Amino acid sequence: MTTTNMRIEEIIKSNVTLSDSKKIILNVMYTHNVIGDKFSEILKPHDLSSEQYNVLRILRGQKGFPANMCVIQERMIAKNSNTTRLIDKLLLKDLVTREVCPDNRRKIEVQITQKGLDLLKYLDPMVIEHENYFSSNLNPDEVVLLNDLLEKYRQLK
Amino acid sequence: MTTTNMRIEEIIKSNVTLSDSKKIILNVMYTHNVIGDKFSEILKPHDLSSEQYNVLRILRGQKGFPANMCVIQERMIAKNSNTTRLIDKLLLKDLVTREVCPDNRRKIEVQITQKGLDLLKYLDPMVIEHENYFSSNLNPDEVVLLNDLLEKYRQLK
DNA sequence: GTTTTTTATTTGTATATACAACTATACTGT
DNA sequence: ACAGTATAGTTGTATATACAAATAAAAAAC
Repeated sequence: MTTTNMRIEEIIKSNVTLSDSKKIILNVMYTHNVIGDKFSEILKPHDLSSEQYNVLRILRGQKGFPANMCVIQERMIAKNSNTTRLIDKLLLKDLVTREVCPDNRRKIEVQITQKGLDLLKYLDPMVIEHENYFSSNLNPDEVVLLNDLLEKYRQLK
Repeated sequence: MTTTNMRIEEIIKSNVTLSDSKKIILNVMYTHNVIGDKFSEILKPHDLSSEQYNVLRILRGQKGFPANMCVIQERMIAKNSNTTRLIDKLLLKDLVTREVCPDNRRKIEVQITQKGLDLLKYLDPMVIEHENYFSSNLNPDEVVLLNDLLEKYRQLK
């Protein structure tokens, strides 16, 4: 389990002073882990990984229309994960269906099942609570500011 | 490859407006990926993963003293990774040594080799450049502010 | 001094990530 | 129509992550 309520130097038990630039990187990495750990606790009782959850949410967003592999991949946060094998796992749990697209036999149409929709609906309040859990440490202006700073920070040159 | 220079809604191609709380989570996740992708480019020519690099840096920080598995694990960002198998990979490349601690035969003493130190020294300038690459998008005050906001954000209650 | 508990690490299994190679289908140009 | 190329997805291999079980040594309890 990750530790919080500490500055990043304490967390990695660094005995030297870190540059602010290095601290941002460590803080982003560490915050990512803290968020992920807490989110996994919600999903764990349902044998869902956060990546599997993410795919289900993308499929629900399709509002009844199927999504092919390309569409799923481009909407995922971690673009390089292996969508085929993620869908395999969801299929085994009857949370999605997979069919060859009749118009283009290269494409695969993936759809969320009623069972998948029910699971997401059950999880919704817990997911929203999770989203607000950490951001309630900040006031509304700071929440907006943090988003802006992260977006400005990661611009490529 | 991850995409940048976009707001998080564009990146995940969301057709609905996201709450600012949800946006922070997505922004942290996504920024984590962008940083990691760029860092992997530096390490890739040397067949090092970022986790392997992290272990080497911890060992260099020991300044000649060996570190046992517990110490390494508690200083890593991702605490739950499997240290034994990470060290296995570093051993194969002669970047570390591993010996049973004479005082306590349960413990394992891991040390960085000269080859490991040389590799880190070679990588140092590129690593510093990487750290400054993104933070140069912000002014010095914003850099400090982003660190403060991330640390405040992730406090547990 | 032997049993019990704790500590330190390893091993096993499942999933995820990263990347390259491969297969199959569709499209393009001639 | 056919060759070449592009697109969509799958498979293979290596590494990493997550977690539980196993092993072994040290410390504590009695």
